[in-house]
Amino acid sequence: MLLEYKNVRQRERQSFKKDAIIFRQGEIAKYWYEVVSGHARLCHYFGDGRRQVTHFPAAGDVFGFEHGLRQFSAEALTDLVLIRHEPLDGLDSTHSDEKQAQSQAVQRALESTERNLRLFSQPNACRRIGAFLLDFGNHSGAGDRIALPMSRQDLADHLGLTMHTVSRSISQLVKRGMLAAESPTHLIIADRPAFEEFVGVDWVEPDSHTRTSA
Amino acid sequence: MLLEYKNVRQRERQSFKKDAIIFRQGEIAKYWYEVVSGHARLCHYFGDGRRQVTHFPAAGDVFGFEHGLRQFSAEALTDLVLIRHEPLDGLDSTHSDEKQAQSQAVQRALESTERNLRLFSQPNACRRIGAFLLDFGNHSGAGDRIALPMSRQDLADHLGLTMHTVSRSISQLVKRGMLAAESPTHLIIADRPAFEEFVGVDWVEPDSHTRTSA
DNA sequence: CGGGGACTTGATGGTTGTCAAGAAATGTGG
DNA sequence: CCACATTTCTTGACAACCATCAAGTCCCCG
Repeated sequence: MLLEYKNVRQRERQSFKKDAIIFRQGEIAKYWYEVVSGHARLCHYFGDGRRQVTHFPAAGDVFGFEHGLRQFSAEALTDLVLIRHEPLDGLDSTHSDEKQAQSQAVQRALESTERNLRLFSQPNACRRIGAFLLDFGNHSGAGDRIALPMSRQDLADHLGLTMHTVSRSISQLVKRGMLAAESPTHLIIADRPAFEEFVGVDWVEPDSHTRTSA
Repeated sequence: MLLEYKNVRQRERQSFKKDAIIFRQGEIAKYWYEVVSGHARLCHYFGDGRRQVTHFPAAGDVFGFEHGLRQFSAEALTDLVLIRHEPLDGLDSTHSDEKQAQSQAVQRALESTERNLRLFSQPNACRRIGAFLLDFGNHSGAGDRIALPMSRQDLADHLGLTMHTVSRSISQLVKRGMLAAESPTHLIIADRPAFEEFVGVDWVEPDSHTRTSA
């Protein structure tokens, strides 16, 4: 059937090994991506060697909507499975359901980026890292256990800090009893109320429309 | 004609006086907006009184795409004219051109937010403010003259700094000869090459697809 | 067991926030 | 149009925070 053939052409499943490059900053943008499993890392590289990690997309997240040239590189933080989507830009009315899906995907990406921005209103490193960890933990949905697939340097480049400050801040959160460190890559929220109080719960109502609370 | 009637219903021009509220954080989101003239200010308010200014939309910019509750307030920074759009979410194929326009608008909003995020990779206050001023100046297209409709506090809440640091940093940029201060609200780029060098030109290729360079 | 990378921690200096005061700009009423 | 009040902006002094430099520890992997 013709429709199915077209669908196959438009959505392709792809696998990447840890540290593989999905696309590079500066390339011509051809597709957008949806994470099936694993974690990716989106980085903007500056001329002077600095790097801004803009996002750590996880299962369900989408990225790569720019027109023209890629503004950032996408890299596999862990082994990774993606669905690659062809953008649907035309005015014709074919695949209107796919277009609908794409439009909603861009919107989700926008909301996610805006949440990211809010991290930077945290007045100091501890709160900023705390806010990130809380959000990341909630997003990965493993209760009070937070598995960090990224390095301290990745965190630093995401939060506008140094590796050292990230490390020190996590240590301090542990010392203050809000977190417990199972290993460098596995943290546990030891006192959730205090932790949430510390970073300042401020959501108007977090994603009430996307969350299908059982 | 029915179609025209519907179009009238879907796009409405609205005017706001300086400091008027367009919508408030926490309200149910009904429309998205496009700036015709003037400047708006988008702020997320935190429970503890902090405020994050996420964007200063100018003519041509779009905002307010969230589903569910407003995650931020929109305020008129100056006298302001907007076009209010009704979101088109359905799967039916009516108004497919409008849907197309909306989809592209969300995408522009996303790219703009991502550019914003990159300001925070600037390692110090001077560069961060410099990068903002350069971008804001380019965007308003008045050559080397930068008119700032927002207060120092607005800038501070946008850049994650204090009013004092913003003021000091601008003074320093003036002292170093990159900027000249005509008045607190009107700056002039006195040495553009040095200024661009200072903030670090890093774009892969800034908006080549949206810019119709004469 | 030994090597290398990632992470943590200490010491120090630079940058920014805080507190405070003064200067400039804006608005108001006479 | 000027005098005055109010707000905004600027600047100084000091303390807190973070980046830098450096060393040491842990962990992974050969």
